[in-house]
Amino acid sequence: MLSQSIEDYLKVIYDIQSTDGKVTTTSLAGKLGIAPASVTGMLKKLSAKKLVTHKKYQGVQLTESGTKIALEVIRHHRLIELYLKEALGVPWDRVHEEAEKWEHVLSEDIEDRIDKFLGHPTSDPHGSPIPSRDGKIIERDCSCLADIEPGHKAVIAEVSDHDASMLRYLGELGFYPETNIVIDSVEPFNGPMKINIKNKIKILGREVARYIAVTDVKKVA
Amino acid sequence: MLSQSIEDYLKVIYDIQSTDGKVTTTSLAGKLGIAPASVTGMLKKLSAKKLVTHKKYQGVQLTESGTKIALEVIRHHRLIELYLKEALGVPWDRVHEEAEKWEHVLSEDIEDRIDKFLGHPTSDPHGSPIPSRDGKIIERDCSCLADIEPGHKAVIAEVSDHDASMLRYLGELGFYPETNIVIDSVEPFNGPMKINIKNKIKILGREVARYIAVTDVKKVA
DNA sequence: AATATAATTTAGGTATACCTAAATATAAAT
DNA sequence: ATTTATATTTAGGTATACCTAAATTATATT
Ligand SMILES: [Mn+2]
Ligand SMILES: [Mn+2]
Ligand SMILES: [Mn+2]
Ligand SMILES: [Mn+2]
Repeated sequence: MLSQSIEDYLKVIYDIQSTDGKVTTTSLAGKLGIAPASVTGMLKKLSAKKLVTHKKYQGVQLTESGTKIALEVIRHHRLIELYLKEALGVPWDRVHEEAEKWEHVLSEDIEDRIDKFLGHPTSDPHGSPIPSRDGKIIERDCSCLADIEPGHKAVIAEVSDHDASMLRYLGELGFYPETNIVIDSVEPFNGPMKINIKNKIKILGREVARYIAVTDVKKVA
Repeated sequence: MLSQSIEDYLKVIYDIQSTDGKVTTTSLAGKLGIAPASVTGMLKKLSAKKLVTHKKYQGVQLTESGTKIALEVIRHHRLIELYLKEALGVPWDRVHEEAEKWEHVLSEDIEDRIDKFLGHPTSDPHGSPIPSRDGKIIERDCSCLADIEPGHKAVIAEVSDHDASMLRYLGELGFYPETNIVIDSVEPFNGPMKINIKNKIKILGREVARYIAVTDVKKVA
């Protein structure tokens, strides 16, 4: 059995790897909220367990078995988030924090029961894909909402789940995954965007728009 | 926040206190599956935190705040056991093991949601009482099934939850909490009992009967 | 190419929670 | 009342996972 810490490291390494590409000691330290020196120590351990390959001063990469475990933890996390929302009505801004703890104590048996209860879902409440039992994950290629130009429509794909208060804010505005939107206008100098959701215009700061990913971007007819 | 270890100690201390009365270093070590020397170390820590009172060589007792926390952990444990059974169909011989891990990661918010979902239940799948949110617990006074004499009827109150294979066995025979039984005969020399459950005679070894508690013992008319 | 800056690692240290072996206190037996 | 057996504690040690401060390496700047 792997420790909770190791599981969290693998999960975060996977996350950084699939967004930024390169996983550095500092980026890990930042996301995990611990000192870089501590990360170095843990990377040695992960390397000894053949979960990552680590060239000194050159960052880490998950091995095949490291990736497998990372995806298992991510599957746990996302299934739990969706389960908490669907079965117990936990609002979407609170499920992440709970899942962060539960992911480490979920047995395979309960995982399967939750998966079945939910009808084998493919994405969590924030739109992130849920890896399958055998470790397959569908990584859509998304664009950042902040970069979409006026006169385009799109579909919200994912919303970052790390800031609960931002999620509450976005929820009130209606920025849920799978929602259709049209970018009406974009102010210059990193200014706000006017976005049409269900025929209502919402104003969204560009900073916040950085945390929203969209797909199916098309010019409006 | 208290560690998982501390929570488990308090829970087990409560358990021994309410069955055997006196809580010794060795009894704790036995139930927790660790060395007595390790228990001594932890008891010092618990004592420093004012969760127990500890006179050297004389065992421990929970303080008021220690009792409160023990009951909180027990509430978590038992609510989770019942929830897993009711919401996810986990069989009663497997819920204990899961609850042993989940009890430490359950937030008060989710606890309340589960409690509400279950309709504010008062006992878990093995018949143990669930403490209320404010730390009240109804300890019925039960008799041990092994000690009931022939010609008496009784109601099954609790079944020990620690041995999964025994639970499976007892489940097949129909020994669930709240089941009415009649003791038909009892063989001497610690021999087996003939027990009538729903008009069928079941034969139960006396050793196993030690793990079943009953209430409402009355002479059959 | 030399130097300054930033990232990373090493060294040494802390807290938690366990362990075994040895010492000591309590309880039981003679 | 001694002796013996058992329970408990002390002493010393391990593994995990973090920390800060200092040293080292890599990268960027001039
Ligand atoms: Mn999440
Ligand atoms: Mn986590
Ligand atoms: Mn239990
Ligand atoms: Mn536990």
